[in-house]
Formats: sequence, structure tokens, C-alpha cells
Amino acid sequence: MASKIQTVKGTREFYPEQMFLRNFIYEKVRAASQAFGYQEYDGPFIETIDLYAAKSGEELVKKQSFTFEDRGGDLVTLRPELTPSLARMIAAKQGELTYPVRWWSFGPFWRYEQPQKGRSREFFQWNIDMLGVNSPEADAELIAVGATFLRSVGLDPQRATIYVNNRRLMDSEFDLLGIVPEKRMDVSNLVDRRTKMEPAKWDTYALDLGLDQKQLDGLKDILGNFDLWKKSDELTRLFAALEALGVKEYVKFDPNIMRGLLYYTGTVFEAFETSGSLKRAILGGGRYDNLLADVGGQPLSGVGFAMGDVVAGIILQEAGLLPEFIPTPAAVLVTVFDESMWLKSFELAAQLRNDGFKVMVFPEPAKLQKQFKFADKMKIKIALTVGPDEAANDQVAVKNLVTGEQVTVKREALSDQIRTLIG
RNA sequence: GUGCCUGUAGCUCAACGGCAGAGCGUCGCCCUGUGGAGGCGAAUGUUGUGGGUUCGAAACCCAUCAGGCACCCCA
Repeated sequence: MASKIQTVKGTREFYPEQMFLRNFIYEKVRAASQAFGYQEYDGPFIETIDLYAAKSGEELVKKQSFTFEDRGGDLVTLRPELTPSLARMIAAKQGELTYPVRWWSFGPFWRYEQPQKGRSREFFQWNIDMLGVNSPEADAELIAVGATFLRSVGLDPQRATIYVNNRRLMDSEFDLLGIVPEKRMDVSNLVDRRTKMEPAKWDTYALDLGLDQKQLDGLKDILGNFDLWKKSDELTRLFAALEALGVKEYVKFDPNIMRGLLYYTGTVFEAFETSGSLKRAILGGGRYDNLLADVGGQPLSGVGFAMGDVVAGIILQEAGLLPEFIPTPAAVLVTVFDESMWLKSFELAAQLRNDGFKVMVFPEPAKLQKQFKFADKMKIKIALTVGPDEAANDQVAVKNLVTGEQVTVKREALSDQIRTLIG
């Protein structure tokens, strides 16, 4: 027991069981993305800090990034998000891409945060974006992709809801209240915090920001008005499109959704689990009109969202929506009867692999009891045994570990026998 | 970056400042050609780490690391 070196704070180790969960999420993410025709891509895992300085939230860049000096003295950052990399990649080939660009990605990200339930410092994130189309209908498509994912993992609309708002609508409402554009950021923060603060404290906080009582009352009216979307042509079209796309039951308008990232300009949305213990966003995104110009490209509008694997994984686990963990891909275990039969077992396994089966051989002669116990724990469905009796007749004992039935078949009939057992 | 809580066997947790334990799991046997159930038995600890107080510390104090909860922020 020499080594007591711990893992880096906020990182996770993926034992086969956790890897199974990660791959499950990845498969569902890929399926939802591909169902809408999106292409998979990825960016570098390390970037210069300048890439994020342009438009990511100040908190994200200054406090939550893993930034360090490389051996050449340059400041590099483990990517905390993908959107700026995407914007640069698009800008670099802006003239030669076929629009609209529909891209998705699933990879690792790092944020220097206090780890807690649903939050780690190293996590995987699904990013999916459409660029080159600026319409509420395009926004609706992205929301539909998110809803498709939720549906595919078994989260029904009672369990998970996507809340939608529109920054332009809110800005015009703020204007009507006489809130100057310079204060929009502060007011956005204020709105973000409303559910987390005592009402009285929130009022005080609002007045401290410089709102007068009339503006505060007006703001409360707006935030309590769940029909406000009817005033917005964009949101009206968005909801019509969502209905046509067959995901309307997953989506609700909520004027309290603002989102912290600076680059959102129109539609914004966040999915929450409605019943569980975890009050964190499953996914979040929106429309960004100016991001590309900020990294040196021609103006190009985009819409997209991100989903972290940590929150999604916990929710699926708590909801009991994960499939049973299969420890090994092997469908067949070949036992080793004794030392004299050892190589016979190897030959048998090799033959079966040639026939396309996934086959594990017990690594040594041991009591058959022990070998069957092993097969049981690994949830292997079929165990094969070649003992002296079988070998003498060119036969193999085939045991179905699910039903407990065992038959002895000729070796040339073995593959067909296994095939019928696997189904 | 802030506040609070926690850290004991592989896991879940006990143990008043006085001999470090239980359940589950693991391994062995019951069972010399066959898993799941049952019975019997066994192994396993620098009590996160480092200091301090004390005759005596898993327990009290300090530091540190990690986890959790709430802020902050967000996937």
C-alpha cells in the first residue's frame, strides 16, 4: 500500500459501471442529434484564455477556468465551454461551409468550481448548434432536439420541462419600465436570483440596484405574467413550431429564465427536472447573434444548447431510468475443465470468435463451481464446458445460465445452438 | 472565493475521552463435472493526513486534503 495519491479534486474515475452510464448518455445524445441530421465535430481541449475573454461570462473566465502557463510561457486554458471554439471554427471556414451548419459534440470540459452534487470540475458536455439561420423556427428545432433526448431516456414531460424565454422581449419590457440598457445586466442577475432569495430581501436587493418602487412593481408583474409570450411575435412563432414538431408538451414559457452567458440575444431556454431533489438545469441554451463577429468572422446567427453529463446522470439514476449494467460484452464463457482440456477450451473459443461471438475463457483450470460462479457474477448468459466425455465425442456441453438448462451438442452444431440461445 | 456539516474494514454505519465492532460484500468449506438459495468458518484497519492537549484520543483543539449542503456561478 505504497500509493496514497488522491484523485484531483472534482474529478471522477470511470469504473466500468460509470463508463457504462457515460456511454449510455453518449448513445442517447448521438441518437437525438442524428435524428435531426446533425454532424459530429470537436474542438481542441486546450485554448488560449483570450478566446473566452471576448464573450464568456466574467466569472467563467476569471474564476472558473483552469488556466496555466505552458513551457513556452503562453497562458493556456482547459476549455470551460465549447461555443467560442465553435464560433472560431466556423469563422475560419465561413466562406466554404454549407449552411445551415448543424453540428453536435460530446466531450470533456473543466471548470474550477466548488464540487458538489451535480457539479464537478471535470465533466462531459453535449453541445449542439445550428448556425446560419435566424428564425424562431430554428430555435424550435433545437428545443425539439433537447425534448427528443429527454423523451428517449424516459423522462416524460411531468418529470422534465424546458422553460423558454426571449431576451429581446424582456429588453423591450425593461425599456417600457424605463430601465436603461446599461442596467439590463444587473436586472438579469436580479431575475436569475429571484427563486433563491427571500421575497423581502429580493425587493431590497432590487432597490439597491437603483430601481424605483414603480419599476420594481412593474418587474414583478412581468415575472408573474406567464402569458407575456403572446406579446412576442418570435415566441408566438416558436410555440407554433414546437407544436408542429410534436414536442409542445415539454415546453413552457417562463419570464424568469434569463441565463448568465452574455452572448445570448434572443430565445433562451433551460430544462429542469420538476420532481427530483436536484434543482439544477439539465440543459440550457439560446440564440446568439453576435458571437461570430466577436471572434473575427462575418455576422452569423446561431442557436444551440449544452447539457452536462453529471446532472443528467444523477437524474436518470434517481429516476430509475438506467438500463441494467452488463459487466462484460461476452455472451459466452468457456470453462477450463482441467489442465489437459485447457488448450481445447482456447481452440473452442477461437472458433467461436471466428463465427462472430464475443467469448471469454476462464483464465485457468479451477473448480467448475468457481467458474460458474464467475459467469453468474459477470451476467454471462451461456457457459460452455468441454470435459473428457465431451472431447471424446467431439461435443460441447452448453448451459443456458438464465434458465439453468444444459444440453450437449456436436461441435459443428455449436454456433447455431448459441445463436438460438442468444436470440 | 465564502459559510456550515462529514471523513472508522471493499461498501453502509456503530463504538460515554478507557480492549476498534456489526451488517453486507469478499474468500474458504459443506459441494472431486456446474452459478443464483442456505449453513459453517476465515481474512481485512497507521480510525483521510500532519501536529497538539491528555496518564490515555476514532472521539477534544489546530492545520491540511477530500466529500456533502448552502452561497457564487452554471452543464
